[in-house]
Amino acid sequence: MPLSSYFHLRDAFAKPRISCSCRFICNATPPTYASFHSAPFNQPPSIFSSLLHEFSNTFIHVKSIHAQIIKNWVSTEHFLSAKLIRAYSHLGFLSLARKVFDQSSHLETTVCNAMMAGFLRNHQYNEVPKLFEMMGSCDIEINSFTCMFALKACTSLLDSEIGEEIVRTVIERGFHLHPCVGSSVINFLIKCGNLDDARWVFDEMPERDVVCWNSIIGGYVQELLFKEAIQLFFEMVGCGIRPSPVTMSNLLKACGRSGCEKLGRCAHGWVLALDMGRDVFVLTSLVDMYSNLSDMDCASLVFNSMCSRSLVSWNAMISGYVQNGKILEACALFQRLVRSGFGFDSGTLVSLIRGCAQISNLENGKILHACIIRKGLELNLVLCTAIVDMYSKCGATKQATIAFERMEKKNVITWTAMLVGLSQNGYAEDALKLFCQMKEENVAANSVTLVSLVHCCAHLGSLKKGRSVHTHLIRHGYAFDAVNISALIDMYAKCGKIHPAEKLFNNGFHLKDVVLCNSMIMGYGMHGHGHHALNVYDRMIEERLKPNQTTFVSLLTACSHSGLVEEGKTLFRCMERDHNIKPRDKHYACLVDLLSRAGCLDEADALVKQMPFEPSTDVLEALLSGCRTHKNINMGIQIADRLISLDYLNTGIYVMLSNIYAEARQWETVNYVRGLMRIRGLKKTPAYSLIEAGNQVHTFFANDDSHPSWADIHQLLENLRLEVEACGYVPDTSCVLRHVNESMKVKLLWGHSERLAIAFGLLSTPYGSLIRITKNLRVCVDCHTVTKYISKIVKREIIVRDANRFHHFVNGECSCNDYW
DNA sequence: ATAGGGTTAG
Repeated sequence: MPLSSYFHLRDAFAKPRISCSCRFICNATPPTYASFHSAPFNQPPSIFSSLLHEFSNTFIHVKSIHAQIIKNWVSTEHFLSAKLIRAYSHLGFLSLARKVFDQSSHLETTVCNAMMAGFLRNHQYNEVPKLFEMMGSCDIEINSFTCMFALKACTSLLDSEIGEEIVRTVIERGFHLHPCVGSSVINFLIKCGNLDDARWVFDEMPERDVVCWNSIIGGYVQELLFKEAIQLFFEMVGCGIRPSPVTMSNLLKACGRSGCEKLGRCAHGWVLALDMGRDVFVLTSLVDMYSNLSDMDCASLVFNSMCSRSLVSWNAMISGYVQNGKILEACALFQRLVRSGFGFDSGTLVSLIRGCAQISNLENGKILHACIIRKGLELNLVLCTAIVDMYSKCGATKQATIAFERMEKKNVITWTAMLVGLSQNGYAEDALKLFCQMKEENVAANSVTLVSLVHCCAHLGSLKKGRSVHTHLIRHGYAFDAVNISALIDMYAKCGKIHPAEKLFNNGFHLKDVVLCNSMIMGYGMHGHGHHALNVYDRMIEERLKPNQTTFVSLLTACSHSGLVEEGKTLFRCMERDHNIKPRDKHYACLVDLLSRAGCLDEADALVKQMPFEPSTDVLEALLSGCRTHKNINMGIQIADRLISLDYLNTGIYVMLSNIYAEARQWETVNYVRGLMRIRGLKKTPAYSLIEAGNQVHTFFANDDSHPSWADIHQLLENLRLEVEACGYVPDTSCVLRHVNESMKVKLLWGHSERLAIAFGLLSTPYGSLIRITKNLRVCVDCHTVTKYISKIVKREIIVRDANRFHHFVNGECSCNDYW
């Protein structure tokens, strides 16, 4: 014990403070340090109480007072036990506090409360409910303090069962009317996601101080109900309550997240007026707010003017840069942080990982992953979820899966990250399987999970699963916002159901959301309803809804699928003139596609030549595809050459080029191109078709004999072939681009994946029902013709969605009369 | 005698 402490102690005895607790000492003979040590027996317990009050901040003092208490045989006094417990646990000596508690001969409310508070202070949350139950079974009275402490533990433990029981007791006995207990109840309810009841408690309270307001405002912020949070803030100020730094920090968060720029800047002024200009918490919230408002100049201004910063301040600034796509600035700041010797934590790493994900920098992402393993941070949920997300965004699905499987603990966000990763990397079926696994492990989905599932269903064309997700959304009361509705519109449209998509759109139009409109335009476009797509655009203009560049991509695609050449050209002209949107590469690609599909190859070629920037592979591919369709071999070869020089490893180009040569029957050149592909390690994307039957999605590749019902499928196709031939069908072998004899060509045609899927559909779905096929590439002319015949013979409606559009076959006719 | 609210990251 340092000497100075003795002096401190002696001074305290010499000049006792005039406080209630010291009055005993003042009235008694003035004690000295010596007298303290040789204190006589039979001191009144109140003296120890006062001593503990005065010297509870030094362990050695507490210990010697404790010794004196034992010597004086007064340890049975329960309020002394409580004081000792409190002193020991404040000093972090929980085991000593526990010892006092265990040795208390008479357990009573005060002692138990002190022990509970001790557990809380030392983060031993799971001890608290045990103690609470013990109090119940020993018939020890429970008061408002007991409830408050126990509730706080339940909030940390997310133990809703015991917590709710306590809340009931609190309300029965009216404890919640006290501001401290009330705000604890509010916090607990908010943590359980029960904002409505929290608000009820808040409204019940007769006396609400700033902390109560902070609790309820914080709840609204946490539930992302920013407008309501802001409104409550004004109500609070209206009640004459002065905002605390916590209030301002909540308000700033609400402004930043909801994009209320004006109010946010006002709030900055209030922070200064309220003299909080040096509060690290508040300033960090300001940095965060400006980052969320994408005003990085103001964010860095605040950050650089801070006279002291916490690690969270640094992290907020780094994450702000990442969020706003300024990865270089984020890295520079990280270096500054490391150089300043401040160190960094998992929060810093998360932002950096997110930065890598954003720019698909797998190399640095791996380094960060290694760093996490080396630092033993593998149990950090947020961090590992970010890693899974990073690998997915970099296209490294396998590594993402490994990282995901290695995680011991996972939550909804982890599962969702993996799900989104699979779905966006084209593993929609695996994503749906993962979702089943997630349900088995009783992890409840959130709306992000469900939206990503909707995308999977859309990708697979799985109407059944898509519908079940839709009903799930309705049944569990998820908010139908523009994001949800857009995803559902897209799903229904891709599953060939334009009417439900329309209904969703009409019900959601009041949201005035561009993305929502874009999905509908895209949906109409896919279905060949070009005029309907244009109508949506007209409605947008009427409602003064500003179209964005995606709107025009969707519109031009729609025109292209419906052959609306003039309309497409007009739209292209007006996008810059009327809406100040400069045509980007995508738009050129759409217009070139539109023109070249319509056979205006020269016009398309001229457009490519007068583009203000170098055409991308997308633009040239559109032109190339037109050359193939309209059999312009010379232009096709030229474009293909140019494409290969631009994108050496694009499989599609080689396939298209070899198809052009094949149609010109230049088999040697076909073989040459195929050889090139082989040398360059490129493989043709295998064609496959999907069909949903029962609760399963069945996949068929061309000439696929791996399906269990293969023999039946084969037999049915043979019968169908005889029937369609009897109806006058003649095979068009021009789309078999291999140099084999005619009968082999016919055989190959009957092995096309869509035919296998259709046959399986006929075998496995009830008579008269609709058959829905999804194909990854485009349907060939011959399959198109055959499907028309089949739809007539079997009297079944058949919808085939291919890479480009829908083909709706009814009674020998197709919605798109013209194949292309 | 004992009391409640806050900043970053998936």
